[in-house]
Amino acid sequence: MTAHATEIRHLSAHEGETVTLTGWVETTRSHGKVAFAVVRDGTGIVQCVFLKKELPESVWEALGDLTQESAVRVSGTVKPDDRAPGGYELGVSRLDVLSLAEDYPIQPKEHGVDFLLDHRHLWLRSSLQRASLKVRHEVEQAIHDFFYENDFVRIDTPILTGSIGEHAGTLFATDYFGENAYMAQTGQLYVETACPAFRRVYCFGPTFRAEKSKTRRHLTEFWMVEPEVAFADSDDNMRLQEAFVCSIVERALERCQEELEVLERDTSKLEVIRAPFPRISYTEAVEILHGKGSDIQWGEDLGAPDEALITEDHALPVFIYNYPKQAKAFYMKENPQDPRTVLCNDLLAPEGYGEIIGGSQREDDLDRLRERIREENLPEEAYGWYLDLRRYGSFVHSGFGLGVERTVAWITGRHHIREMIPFPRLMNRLTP
RNA sequence: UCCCGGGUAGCUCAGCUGGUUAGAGCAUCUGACUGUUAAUCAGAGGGUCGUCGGUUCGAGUCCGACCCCGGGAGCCA
Repeated sequence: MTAHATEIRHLSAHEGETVTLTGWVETTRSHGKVAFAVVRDGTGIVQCVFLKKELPESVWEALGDLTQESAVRVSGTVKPDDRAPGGYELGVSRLDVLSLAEDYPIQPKEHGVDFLLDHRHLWLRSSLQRASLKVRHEVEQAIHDFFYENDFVRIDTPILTGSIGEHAGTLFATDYFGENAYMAQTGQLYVETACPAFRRVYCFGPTFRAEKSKTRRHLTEFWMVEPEVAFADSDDNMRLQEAFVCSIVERALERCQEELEVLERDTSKLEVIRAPFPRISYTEAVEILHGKGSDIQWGEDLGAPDEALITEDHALPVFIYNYPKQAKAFYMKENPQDPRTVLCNDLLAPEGYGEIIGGSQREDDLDRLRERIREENLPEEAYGWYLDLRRYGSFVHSGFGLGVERTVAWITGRHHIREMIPFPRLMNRLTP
């Protein structure tokens, strides 16, 4: 019988046939005359069964020398077996060792985070990491599909910038032919300018924050998706956020059942995510917090413990809207009903995952915006092109930014966002 | 930057009020075993106890400084 080359995910179509697989050895267990090897090929894992009496001596010896993560080609008969993870196993008739691996540092047991991050390039192969990154991939695809289906045009914004985003203190600077360049903190200012060209636009890319944060919610390099919509006010903005977040969660539930199971995610917590989400004004939130014993003063931004107190009462993500002006960025539109506040919102994920979205209606009045830039002591000359947007046909517009890693952490139920990106950049980690 | 916790074998950790030669499990190597799921059993090798200094007859253990890591705060997505 000719061995047919295939992949593990397709094994069910080859029951009883002899097939050839290529992949990496996860574990081996030998019992003298029968031995097992679990092989991963990137599409799944399968247990391979080796019987000494049915194999040439050379194959049996090669098996004995097999090390964890060696690359192999195996041929054998596909048979269903309830004892095997995946439901199928391979009765091996042939084994080619393509590359014998050296002693593999990561064992199938507990390791410390620091050790694992030092070996991130190898850790990616582990099952929980594969599952998380697969969910990330699906979330990213869901993001693109949502905007594509809703007639948004993707605008790729620059990573190297001359002017600045929000706060100069948290920008990474680099040399640009003798001039200072900064790594983008946000694509928002650029994406706003594309609104008059395409009406609905978004950018999606890495952003950089030189914040000395050491928490499970922070990375110095993270991915953010930032839509911007012309003639949309703050309420329209929140409705868009709801629909967007729901579509992402729905997609993960639809396409990542297997991964969420590996991650032991309680998917009932995700199945209830439906619009509309609760909307609580900042002022209401402060009152609620006072009722819960917090001593927050009106005007202060909500801290992480405050956010946790608010979200503990809700199974859905919660909007907190219209924060005090002094707690928010210069480009947010003043609230005509209450000029102490601006038209903006955060979206807090349930189960303690915290802020996954920050959004606002943008200040479209040239003089007001100029005034705010001065109040914040920002260099007005750097914002010339941004101010032009208010000179040539200014318009009501709104947008938001969603943090991909935080969103994936929530969906997967994992506790640290450093595992939600293939190669996390942290305050003290630049390699691998 | 601030507040906690930690640094002992390749990995994960134990090591009491300071006391003889530094402990375990896993991994590695040798051997046994025909159904294992982190297989099991027997044996072997493997240590700059984060670094420097101090106290002491004697320091992994006590003191000081520094380095590194983790958790949290602030800031934010």
